[in-house]
Amino acid sequence: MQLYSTLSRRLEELLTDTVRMYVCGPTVYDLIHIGNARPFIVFDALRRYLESQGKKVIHVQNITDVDDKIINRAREEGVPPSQVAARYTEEYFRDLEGLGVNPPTHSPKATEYVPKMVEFIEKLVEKGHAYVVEGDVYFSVATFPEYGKLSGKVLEELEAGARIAVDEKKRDPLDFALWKAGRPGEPKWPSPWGEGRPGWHTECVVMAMDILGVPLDIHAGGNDLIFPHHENEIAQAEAATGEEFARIWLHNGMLTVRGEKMAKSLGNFSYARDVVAEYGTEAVRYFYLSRAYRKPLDFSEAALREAKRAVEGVYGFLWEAEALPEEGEIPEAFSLELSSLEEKFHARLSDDFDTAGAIGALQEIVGAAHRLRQAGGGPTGLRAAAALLRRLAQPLGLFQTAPPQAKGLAEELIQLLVELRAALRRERNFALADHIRTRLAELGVELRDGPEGTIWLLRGRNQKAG
RNA sequence: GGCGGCGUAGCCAAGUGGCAAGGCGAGGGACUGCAAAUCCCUUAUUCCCCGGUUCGAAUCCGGGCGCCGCCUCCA
Repeated sequence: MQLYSTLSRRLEELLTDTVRMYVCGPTVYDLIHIGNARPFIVFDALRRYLESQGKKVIHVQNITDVDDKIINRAREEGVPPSQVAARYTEEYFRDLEGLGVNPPTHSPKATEYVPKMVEFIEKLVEKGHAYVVEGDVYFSVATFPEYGKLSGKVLEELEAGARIAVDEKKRDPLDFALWKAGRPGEPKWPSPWGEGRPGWHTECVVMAMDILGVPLDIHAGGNDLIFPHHENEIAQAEAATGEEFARIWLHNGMLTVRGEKMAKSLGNFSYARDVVAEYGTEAVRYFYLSRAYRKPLDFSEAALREAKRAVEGVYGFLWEAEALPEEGEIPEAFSLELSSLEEKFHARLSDDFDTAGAIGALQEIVGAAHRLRQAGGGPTGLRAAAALLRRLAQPLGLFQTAPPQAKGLAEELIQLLVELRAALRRERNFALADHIRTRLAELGVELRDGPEGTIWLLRGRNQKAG
């Protein structure tokens, strides 16, 4: 398995049997939008794929539950910040479930790590990498010569940029806060520098090192976090330990809307749960996984509708094939074709987790199976194709839904209508026969007439989340 | 301005040195009572443009053009 690392700017082999992976999680001040969901979906799929390949993955994804935005939201609502954080933490897990994302192995909260963050900051102060000013603690970028190695930025040019707000407490405009002195009405914790709260960037480092140890095998997040967030993480972590912080840095591309990044501040966003409710979990996953994770991806209704149709097409094959009896042999040539497609699927994923190429291979399985049937191939071959497709797609969280079943009376009534329609067709009463077909379709029962008679499938309703 | 990335058919999108995956859509044909589903054919002699390297380039190199992200909180 090779993955493109932002740090080395090339493909890196993932060597270890146990993969310790850290993914930047949400700040819980509001519901996540569909763009926020991209890393959650993609890196969860990566995790599951690695697991399916026999690796053990420890997936840590933090929850930032102390932050300016949470405090602001709490102020607006007139409730304590902890209440805002608790509420949106719960909603975050609910959204993950709706997106078909497995919960991470560990979901540490920043507020549970404050004492360890204090310890960590003390170490940086002792080593001369951080300094204290009026209860604030800042990291001194000048003491870390490799600063900029992740983002490719050069210190002098950054300083020349001068877009950074001038804070006269800092020795250098690029220095960043490790600890912020407490202000009235804000959450605070005790520290050697007085009461306060941890600054940005520190929680990820402390939680990752505490749970996973260094170096991490994988550190992942959106590419908008490369600078300054991940750059600052590297600076702190490596200044404190003197060791490499993470081997492979993965960054997903942004979700855009008409070419512009989806962002709360731009107002061009949709809540993840609303999109899931409209198009279904699998259409959303298919939409994301149909595009290389590092590239930008444009969100639109048309794109989601297309994904949904593509998913329905695959299920149309799966559900029909699985209803067939075991009968006949799998033709040798077909068996070979399936093997080669399976190989292609793995080859694509092994090359920087090319889910789009891998999905192409899955679609080719469907096409190959249809051609087999057209050529009069036995049901066993079709069932084998369906089984392979399901097995391969499992780590991607796609195509695992069982055919919806009509139970008991409903099943018998559908069967009765199908028989009734067959009789009407024999009598050439097509008007009434077609009426039955149309009405059943409206109820989600799709009829497929074939040489051996009519089969029916239940459609649609199960493809929504929940 | 600096750093990073992108530009492949009507649309979406893989592929990154050896005949251009896949999906959606469109047109024609087969099947059907008509449809749906499915199959076959057609929809990129060509991969933003211009040069170069090579027996051979969408893929490598040089130079343009266009778009986006980061440089401030941001998945």
